[in-house]
Amino acid sequence: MTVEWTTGRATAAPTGCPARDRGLELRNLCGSCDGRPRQGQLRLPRRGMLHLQGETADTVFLVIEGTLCETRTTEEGRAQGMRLLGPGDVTGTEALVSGRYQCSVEALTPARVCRVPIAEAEARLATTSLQGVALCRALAVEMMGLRERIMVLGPMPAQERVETALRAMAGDDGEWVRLPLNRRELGELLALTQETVSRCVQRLKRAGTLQTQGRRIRFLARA
Amino acid sequence: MTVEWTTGRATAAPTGCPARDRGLELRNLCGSCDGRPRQGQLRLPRRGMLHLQGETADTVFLVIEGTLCETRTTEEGRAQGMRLLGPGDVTGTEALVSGRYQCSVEALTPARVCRVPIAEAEARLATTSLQGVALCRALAVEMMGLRERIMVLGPMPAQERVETALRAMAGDDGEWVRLPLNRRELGELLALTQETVSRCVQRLKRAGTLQTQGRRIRFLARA
DNA sequence: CGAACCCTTGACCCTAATCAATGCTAGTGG
DNA sequence: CCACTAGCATTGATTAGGGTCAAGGGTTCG
Repeated sequence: MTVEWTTGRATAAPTGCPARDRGLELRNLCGSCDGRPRQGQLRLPRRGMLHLQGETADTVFLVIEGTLCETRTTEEGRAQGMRLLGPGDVTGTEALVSGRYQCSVEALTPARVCRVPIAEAEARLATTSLQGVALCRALAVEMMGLRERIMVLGPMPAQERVETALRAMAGDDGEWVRLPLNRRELGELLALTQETVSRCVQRLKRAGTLQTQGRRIRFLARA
Repeated sequence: MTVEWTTGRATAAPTGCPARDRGLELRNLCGSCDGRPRQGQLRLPRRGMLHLQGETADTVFLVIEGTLCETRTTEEGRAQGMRLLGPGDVTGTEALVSGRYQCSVEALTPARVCRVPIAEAEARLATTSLQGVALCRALAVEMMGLRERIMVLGPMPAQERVETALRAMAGDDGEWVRLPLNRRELGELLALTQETVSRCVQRLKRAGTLQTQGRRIRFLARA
């Protein structure tokens, strides 16, 4: 039952912009945008907030560069990570249907994001039917990602959650990669405490599947 | 932090078709469809499967009537419910980006569903830009629903999960409603065992917030 | 009337949360 | 350069929430 899903990404000719590579050109400027920072693009430092849960939702965002995390906080103040966002991902689509953002989005690494005011996006969708198709595709991909998260949070035990998450963030076997989040944040994403995350990581190390070096990790090819 | 989200539903003039009420007319026939069963519509009996996880994804579905459940099964055979579908909901959107369905969809009550072959949907999206906007809106709503599910599966303890789920399915306080699923299925949706679900329900009864009568339940207005 | 189911309840166990202490870096200012 | 601090990671002891296993009681339907 192991099935490879296609992601719908990188179907068009490469343009240097990961959103355009997915066919998304939600702004009139897109056609002439060469990927360098310019009007409408936003640079976020590490820890910078793209938007906050509950704020007026008037902008859709396209991630150009960096890693961000969608999180949502319960009334009791407990944070739950929704998913990680990377180049080409879309967020803030609540703006299409709701007046408020449902989650907060924080940059885990320095990031570059394209801001698309909702009015501009809707105008473009209304005139350029291909953009509608492209955005639907992108949203369908995001939904698949959310379903994956549900499969992690529902039936998966802690050890497996941690291994899955680390593998998703790591590079090829043997390659060192710096994690963009600490144990607590990893815990928020996986609905575990930082202590449990730490213990699971140690267990992977002891089992010889993983090496760590501060926030850098690498998986070892199984012998 | 209690915020009311609008659902994006029922924005257009009522037509008798919940999908069209959301602005979705993905087939050429839609304009003349009066909601009665006809070409393209599918009737499912209780327990009927709309599609299976892993099958070739070539159709998008619009729920017209009834309640269905998206579920996904792990390699070890454990089922995890994704979400409940009701009139106006869209499912099978993996067809837009992937060759295979990511989940199975089962009818919990007798249901009526509109089948939209992906080729037809794409042709329509490509020619009718307003349909792109409508489908994007619908997908954004579905994403919000999935995020809600993550908030249930992540930080919420069993008791609260069960109460939340039951309240979502129940009618107004004092009104009897027949649940479309049994304890085991409720457990699959909430990532709990049927025993735990049962215990939580009993606890609600003992607390006086709920009455049950076979599969019928009602919440009592708090005094 | 019997046979599937479904639901409930109890006893026990195990995973992960909680509470608490200790080390480890990395940055800051003297 | 060296304390000093603050955040982060690890580890241990204990607890509790929910899973598992098992039995019994209710419905519903042929």
